[in-house]
Amino acid sequence: MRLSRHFLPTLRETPAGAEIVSHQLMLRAGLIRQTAAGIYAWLPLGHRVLMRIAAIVRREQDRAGAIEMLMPTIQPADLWRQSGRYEAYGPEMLRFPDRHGREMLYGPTNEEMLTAIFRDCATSYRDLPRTLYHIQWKFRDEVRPRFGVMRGREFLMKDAYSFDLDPEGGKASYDAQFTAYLRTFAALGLKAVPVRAPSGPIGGDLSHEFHIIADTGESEIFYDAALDDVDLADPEAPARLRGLYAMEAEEHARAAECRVPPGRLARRRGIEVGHIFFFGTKYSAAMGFSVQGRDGAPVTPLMGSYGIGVSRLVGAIIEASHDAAGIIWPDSVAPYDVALIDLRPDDPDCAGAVAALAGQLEAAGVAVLHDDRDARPGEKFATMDLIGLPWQLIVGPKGLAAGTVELKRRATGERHMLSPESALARLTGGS
RNA sequence: CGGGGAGUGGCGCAGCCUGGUAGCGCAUCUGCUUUGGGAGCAGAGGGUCGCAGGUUCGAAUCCUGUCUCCCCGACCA
Repeated sequence: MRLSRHFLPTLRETPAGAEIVSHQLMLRAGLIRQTAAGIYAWLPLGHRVLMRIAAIVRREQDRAGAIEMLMPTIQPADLWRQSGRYEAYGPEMLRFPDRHGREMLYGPTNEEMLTAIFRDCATSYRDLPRTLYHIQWKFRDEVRPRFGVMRGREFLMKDAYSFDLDPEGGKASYDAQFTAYLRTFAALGLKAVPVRAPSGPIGGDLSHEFHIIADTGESEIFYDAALDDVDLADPEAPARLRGLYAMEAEEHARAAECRVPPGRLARRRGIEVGHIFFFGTKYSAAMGFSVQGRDGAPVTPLMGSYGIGVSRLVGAIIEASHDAAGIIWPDSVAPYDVALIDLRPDDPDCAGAVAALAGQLEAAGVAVLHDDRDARPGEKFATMDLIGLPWQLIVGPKGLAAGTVELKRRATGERHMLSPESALARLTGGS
């Protein structure tokens, strides 16, 4: 993609009103544009990141056996009357009538809708267990939206719902999501700490929040510092993590005993990027959902729900990965893999060499953002550092005369002068 | 929802107190020079000063109302 034909409105100055670094950088790097309090348009670069994150979330959900679907954003109020939440939910729910005067709402979550859909289709124990999910926009009319996409009113969320016949099955579904979450956040280049959260009437070890450690996080968490040493890639990680003390602040205050050895209790700020819980028959019972069991008797399915804040993750990743010059995208979510910087597009030799490199990279499946603008080198470097693509491939007349191009790693600043062939080989995974 | 702040070219701001027909930096356009870390010179375009009333010969400026946005707190996947 040529930058001269792209839509990438970057800002040199920090916009007024953006307080935290992720919000500032998202605006400056041309990822988002605000349209109302807590509501954002995703510009091309931001949209690419959002879609890559969603793809990783989807991959791990599929791997965990969850089945993707897509439910609407708009729901009828009657659905929520069945569970009793229409009155209980409060002003966070955006309600409005349609032209016929029917009461509608913009969904803040989908327990009711999916329970109703699944209830009307599942009739036998053979239809269970199932975990279904979708990735869809939600709306919660927050009293005070802030921090850009970190606490927006409209946000993209992956929400999964499990249906099981018995507590053991429910626990297994919960554990599958727990593991999927660890894999998801690791694939995103993040260290996410699972902490026990208030789990409501069911109690037990059945609600966890997943937090990215960051000083700007809105939550406070307490955990055994030994947790920092757990290798998330280890298959044993879920079991190890759940054996260690880790609590969301409210739960920590309530804990009867804190069995963390002295000096090992870490107290940190966290950004909540995921929340899972098991709530048994809360919705299935309220909404009259049962299936026929093996013995012919009705069984009320046990449910859990599992959320990941996809749009919030964009901000969380930036909070966790940036420097003074701008964003540093993890390879897995970067909007493009390589910034191809043509220092002298007006020089035919230079432009020719760059066009050839762009073609070869794209042919190899590498996403390239080719800066062919008629601008000075300093501006190009600054732009690319700001938007944070993992690699910068810098081509200028001086290097070309010596048969070299420069390859720079954004995260470390490490630079190598290479022949174009070896630069290509590095970027396309060759030797 | 309590408390505070702000709406003036695309962005960041000044002007308001003490009314007199709108300015600065960046960005944009044209030309020339420049070209490995956000260039220089010369010229140019772009704003019903959030909106609605009012006071006045005259309102960005004073008064009233209203809308929106931001910050702190409470609340919250």
